Amino acid sequence: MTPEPAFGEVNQLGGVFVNGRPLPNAIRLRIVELAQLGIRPCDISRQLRVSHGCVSKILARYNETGSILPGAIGGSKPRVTTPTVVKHIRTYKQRDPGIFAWEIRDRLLADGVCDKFNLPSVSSISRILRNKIGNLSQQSQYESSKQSSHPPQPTLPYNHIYSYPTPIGASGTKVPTPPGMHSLPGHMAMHRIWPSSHSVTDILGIRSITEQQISDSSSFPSAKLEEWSVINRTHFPPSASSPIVNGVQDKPPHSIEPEAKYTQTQSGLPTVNSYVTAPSIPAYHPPTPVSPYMGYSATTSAYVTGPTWQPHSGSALYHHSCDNIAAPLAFKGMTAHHRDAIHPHAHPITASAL
DNA sequence: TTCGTTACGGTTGAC
DNA sequence: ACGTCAACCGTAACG
Repeated sequence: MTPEPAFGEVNQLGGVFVNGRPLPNAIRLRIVELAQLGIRPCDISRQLRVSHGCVSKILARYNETGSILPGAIGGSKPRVTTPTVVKHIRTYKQRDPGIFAWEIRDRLLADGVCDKFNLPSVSSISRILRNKIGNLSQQSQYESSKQSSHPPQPTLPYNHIYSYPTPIGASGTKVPTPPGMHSLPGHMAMHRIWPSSHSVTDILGIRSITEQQISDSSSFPSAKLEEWSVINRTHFPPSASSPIVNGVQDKPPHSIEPEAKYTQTQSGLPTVNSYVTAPSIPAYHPPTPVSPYMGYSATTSAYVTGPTWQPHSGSALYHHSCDNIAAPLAFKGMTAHHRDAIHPHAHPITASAL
């Protein structure tokens, strides 16, 4: 039972990381912030003790997608049981409750819903009937209750990643933000959207506006890093008129290229290319015999990582650092332009949290 | 020196 | 319940 890596590993720069897991959003955000301020990636790398490759990657992604969030880890694309297929199967079943799986299979083919390459096997269809459709009478009940929970989201997103237990109650109500916590900028929204995702709300990034949680850095190396992020739709009301996250949101990087260039890309990080030296950057503290618990020294970042991981270090300092991490406070000192660039759609409430 | 790229070892979660 | 697979991760090293 101590599945979680107690501390993570220490990289060459003395920074702590957990192999295979994303950096905390706080650090990701900080990387973008510093870049926005014109600090060179190499300096950011040293200051935050994150490998330059990682800094490069995060900045590149930010430039490309407008999101600082990591991609969705795990899961797999639906191979044959796409939403469309499921929908058709459901229809067939509704029309003829006694229909056999093999008959459904034939119909899928006959109706052109599937071709011979993506035609689900009989067993797959059976599984769909069992798991996704089940008792049709219960289905409708399920549907209605589900819709009441997530009105704007008719379907559960495929691979609803990063949706570990969140403060969003089943009713969609937002759990009160813990004291001292701020919402995360909209661009931190994350969710997996396969190219095949058909949900408009997914596309708009409405679903997963996330928010830095207290647990964010405190539980860094915990088994569930994603828990850092929680949805906070209150601050980003789903609305077609409020393009939450640049209208981009986390498409898998690969799917991005050929697509429209997101406007955010243009304004997103214009200053990154105009590097300046960063005299204001606090001297780099050598990794020294730092235990994996080095912390990003307070000066610029005020981040305390690692060891702060000690469960519930719960000190005032800790929480304070969380504040800085999570959010708008991080924009302190930034010009409106900077702020907009990093968080183009900051909601007034978020801003007022300052 | 800086930074883009990639192999690597790792985690995750749908199937 | 478990294994497979394919997605992602950050680091380290190369150029």
